[in-house]
Amino acid sequence: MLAAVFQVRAVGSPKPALHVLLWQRALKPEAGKWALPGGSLRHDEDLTSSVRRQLAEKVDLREVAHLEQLAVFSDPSRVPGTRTIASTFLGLVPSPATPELPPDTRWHPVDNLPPMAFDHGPMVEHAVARLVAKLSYTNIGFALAPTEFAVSTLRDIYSAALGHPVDATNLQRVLERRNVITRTGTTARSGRSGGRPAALYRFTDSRYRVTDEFAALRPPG
Amino acid sequence: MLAAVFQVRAVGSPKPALHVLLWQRALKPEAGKWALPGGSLRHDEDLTSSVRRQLAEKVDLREVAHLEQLAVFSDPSRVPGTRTIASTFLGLVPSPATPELPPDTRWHPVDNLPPMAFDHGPMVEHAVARLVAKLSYTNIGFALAPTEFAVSTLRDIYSAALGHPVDATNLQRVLERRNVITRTGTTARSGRSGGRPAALYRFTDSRYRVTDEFAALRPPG
DNA sequence: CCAAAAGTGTTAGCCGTACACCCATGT
DNA sequence: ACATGGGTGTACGGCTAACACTTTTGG
Repeated sequence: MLAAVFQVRAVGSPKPALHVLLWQRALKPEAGKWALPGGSLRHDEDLTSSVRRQLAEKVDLREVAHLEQLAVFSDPSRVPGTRTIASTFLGLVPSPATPELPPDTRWHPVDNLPPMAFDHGPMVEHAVARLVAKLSYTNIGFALAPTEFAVSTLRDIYSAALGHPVDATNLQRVLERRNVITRTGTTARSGRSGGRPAALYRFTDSRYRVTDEFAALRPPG
Repeated sequence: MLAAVFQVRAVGSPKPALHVLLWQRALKPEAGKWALPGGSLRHDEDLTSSVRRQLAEKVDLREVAHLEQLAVFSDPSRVPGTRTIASTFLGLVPSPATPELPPDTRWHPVDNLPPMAFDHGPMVEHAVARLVAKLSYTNIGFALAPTEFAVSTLRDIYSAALGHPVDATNLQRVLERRNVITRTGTTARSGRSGGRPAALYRFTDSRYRVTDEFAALRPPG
């Protein structure tokens, strides 16, 4: 049971970036290396409940806005000692939140990961790939964004998560047409350096939803 | 460890349809109901090897052209008795193959499933959904089609798997532009009732490949 | 008045569907 | 010849990226 929990951090700073939550191992094997948070499954819980419970020790549970299954890693020699199977999860934390962290735990930018324990490096890559894909055809962005936001803020978040520049103009139109985001009617205040005040939006649903099911080969009609 | 193995059967008959491989339980609990093939993991194998081994008892291994992980089902009460976690897989068998089956095992059309044991019904639905999605943006069709085929044959296969009519003209163009299929240069013989002989194609790769990664929000350039 | 930030309008290209039309073969 | 199935060409609409232009604020 391992979770790759992501957050876009430093929104507003010159370069907001996608970060993943890691803790540093104190004991052998792989002492000093960084690992994904997780733990063992109990007899009376399913996988998702178990991950939620494990994560409660690292971040405030209410901050984890989305959690979904990824792949199972089952190579018999993936960790030394007793045979262990790891079921991995993708977790997302909205941007402005700053949960308290235990001393051995830190956010790390995904494009500059520290030495990783066992097979946790590939696990993070796999999770990022899934996140990038789902940003395109689902409303999963709600779990990375504040409840209310300007389009330019959302652009920063998408841009950091996707790893490439995003045009705010087009992002707004795409997400509005798909009914993923909705205007609240209110506007934000201008910054110190002036500029037109931004209209505020929120995600229409705060539940996971597939928005653009058919990329190709869609049914006739 | 459970596998949902699919094949498009009765190609050439009026209505080719997507079928899934099931076996009928002889013992309690759920005696008489139909279940997905599978078994338990050994200490020295990973999940994929284990599924391959289990399937070897049901179908000729060489016939399974594609195998991939799906979700894990972990509800503590999903089966009575000892707590069991099921990791599910998607398997595909090419169309013309007719593997020998044990007496308790049969192909069932997915749109008319028999009474299913435990939570195996939702598992099949989940697997079908994944198959449908991947037919659009990957070359996964290679695992359902013969090595050489006419476009109209491929249309029948896609149509059965997707569950809706597919235009042969457009299927050809889409898959050719993405370089998923290639002309062999040879042609099939005409049927008894005449008609122009069909050009034969094959899949360019017989390994799984993502062909249309970005449905939307693609990087600039 | 000017700079900065947000929002709008317009264009252009790609992609996939729909459909009409042409081609090759058997009876 | 004609029916049958295969293949090509074209038009249309939807979608998104790119970018110039207008609007609204603070200094």
